[in-house]
Amino acid sequence: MQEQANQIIQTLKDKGLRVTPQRFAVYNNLLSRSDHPTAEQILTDLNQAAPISSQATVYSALQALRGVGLVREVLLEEGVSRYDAKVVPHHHFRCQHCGAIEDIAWETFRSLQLHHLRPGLQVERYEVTVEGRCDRCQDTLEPDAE
Amino acid sequence: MQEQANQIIQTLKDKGLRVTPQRFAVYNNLLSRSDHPTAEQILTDLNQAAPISSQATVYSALQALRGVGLVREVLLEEGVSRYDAKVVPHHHFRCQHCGAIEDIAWETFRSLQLHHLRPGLQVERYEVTVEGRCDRCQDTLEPDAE
DNA sequence: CTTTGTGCAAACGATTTGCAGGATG
DNA sequence: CATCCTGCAAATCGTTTGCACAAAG
Repeated sequence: MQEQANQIIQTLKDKGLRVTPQRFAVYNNLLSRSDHPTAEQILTDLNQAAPISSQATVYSALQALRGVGLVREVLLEEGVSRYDAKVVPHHHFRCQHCGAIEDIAWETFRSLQLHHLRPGLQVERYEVTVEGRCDRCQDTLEPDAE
Repeated sequence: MQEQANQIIQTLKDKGLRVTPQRFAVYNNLLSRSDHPTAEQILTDLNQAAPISSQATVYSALQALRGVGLVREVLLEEGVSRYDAKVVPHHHFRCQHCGAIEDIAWETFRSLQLHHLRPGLQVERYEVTVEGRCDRCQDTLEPDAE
């Protein structure tokens, strides 16, 4: 509600971003979903009821948000970038059959033996990507989408 | 040498692929390097001395090789697909500064607690992506490329 | 008011596709 | 000699850019 809206506006201001209806809408949309949408999916969603934004603006908003660390890009399949407003470290699961993506809590893979890496590599971040089939696609006989 | 060439030809035949000079060249090129080149890099490399292949053919060869499991696609950055003829499971390190990619041996991260995943997810494969700085870029003051 | 964002359409870069001729098994 | 591949150019698709106008601080 109103409360949450103000919260978002404040966050944007704190990051030094100008608050525009489009930027607000993009960020708000990303915060409200956890399916890691593509730029196009966000655009469609925003303009569902009434035209809110153009695609160029969605892309520019995403870049701005990415620039200040409020949004992350997620690369899990060919050809498209997906976006995520959950910026705390976490892993991803991707269903090879339906393409659905879901988060895996960071604690799930505690204790990665990073010190077994060859010396010389300075680690900044890491992430595990798991692929397989989600519940919904479990008994489907059809082959994987890719 | 000749020995190795025959080996490659045999592998392609075994997988049911027709052996063409272009396909051979693409696969041979991928086998000879470990830097996970893009399609364009492969094309450039092949045609360096004399024209061997066109880009459409490189893409089609990559798809054919991917289809029979001899080559894997690696997604580590926006906008481009990279390819890898090392099909045994392994992880990747990517330097955020120079973009270099190198393999991390599978055994490096033994014991991922996959059973801590939520029930319902059927795991097919997984992979760790590590990002940071490689030795060469260690003392560079310049900011990361991305 | 000065700066930055928006929208449109054109521009781009990576990958795909249609098709005619050529090579493979 | 039937099938599949190659090369070329045109087509696609996601994303970016240039620019005139509008909105934010």
